[in-house]
Amino acid sequence: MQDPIDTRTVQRIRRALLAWYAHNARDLPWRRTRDPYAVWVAEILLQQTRIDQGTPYFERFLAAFPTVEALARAQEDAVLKLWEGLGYYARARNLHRAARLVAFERGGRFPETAEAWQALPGIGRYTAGAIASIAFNEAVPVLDGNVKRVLARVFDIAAPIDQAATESRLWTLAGALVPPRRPGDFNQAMMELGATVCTPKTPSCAACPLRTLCEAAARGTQAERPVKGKKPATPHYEIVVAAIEKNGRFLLGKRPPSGLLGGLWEFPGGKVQAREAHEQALKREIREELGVEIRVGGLAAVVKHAYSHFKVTLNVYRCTIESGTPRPVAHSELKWVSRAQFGRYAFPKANLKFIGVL
DNA sequence: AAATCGGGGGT
DNA sequence: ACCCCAGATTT
Repeated sequence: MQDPIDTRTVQRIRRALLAWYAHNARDLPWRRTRDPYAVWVAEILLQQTRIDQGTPYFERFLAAFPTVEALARAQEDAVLKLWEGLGYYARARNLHRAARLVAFERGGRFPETAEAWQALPGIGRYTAGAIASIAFNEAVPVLDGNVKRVLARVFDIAAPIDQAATESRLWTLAGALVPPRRPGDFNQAMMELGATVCTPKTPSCAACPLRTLCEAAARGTQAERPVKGKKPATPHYEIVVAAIEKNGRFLLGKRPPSGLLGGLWEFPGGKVQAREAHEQALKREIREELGVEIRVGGLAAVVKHAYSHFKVTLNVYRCTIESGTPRPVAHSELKWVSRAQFGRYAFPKANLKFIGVL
């Protein structure tokens, strides 16, 4: 079964952590409110995202869409434009979908329990627990990367934390620790500790409020915790991209509504196959994707970019159409756009890297 | 359980 | 070059 935690240890952890948090909590914008909508936006936007990277997006997002109704009324293109450069764009699409659900089918009433929050798209167990504990004072746990690391060290857990059985055990531990009184502060304190003290490398154990009851620190195993499984090597792809120009406009395609970079606008192109020349690859891709024949001109840019599970090199060529009228085959929509209008479209980061030289 | 889904910063 | 980040969803 689960390790029974002795209630005295639970009390000590709660007290030490809450006292530490009272003096060490960073002043973050979403901590100045308990508006469920603001907390919700922050939690979605911070999934797999560092505070420093997400904070400016939070400010811009709330300025543009101050309420769930405002977000619900927005066009998806406008939402994606605000998410541009942040990655994991399904977060933005799901947030927008969920906002419309709340505004239009729930009469603007937010869920009030973690279980009800988790029924919304894009909200899993972590996010539901975070919103419910912070904005509704429900005594439910959170388990993010920070909390996993803290628990793996405090309880010196040697099992790989990415295994389902270990994760389940960690949820149980986290649940046993959340206090009934200030669950939101406690959950944020756990994450804050992981982010600022109990860091992945060279943790600041000397400054840790849990130092005296940390089993890893006692055994000197903190550098070996948490244990994680190895990740597969990421492949690399050679990509050819067509900057097709006509009368001062470029041909852009809107990517399909789901999947990689779903809903974003891009310059068309595709993978170079084995033993295939760039020019042939580009002509073939554009024939397949747009149904037109092109003339391939000079190389405009070479850009390297890393995604979550593969890497690419983009070779961008200036092109013109030789015959045919472009039709959206691989895209949901095509559009001729002038340089001056590029700013209106949400592009993948890899496209932003070369867009300036066109 | 494994794969998919971005991008940036630290080491 | 590899790891990690206030994870969720699909296969």
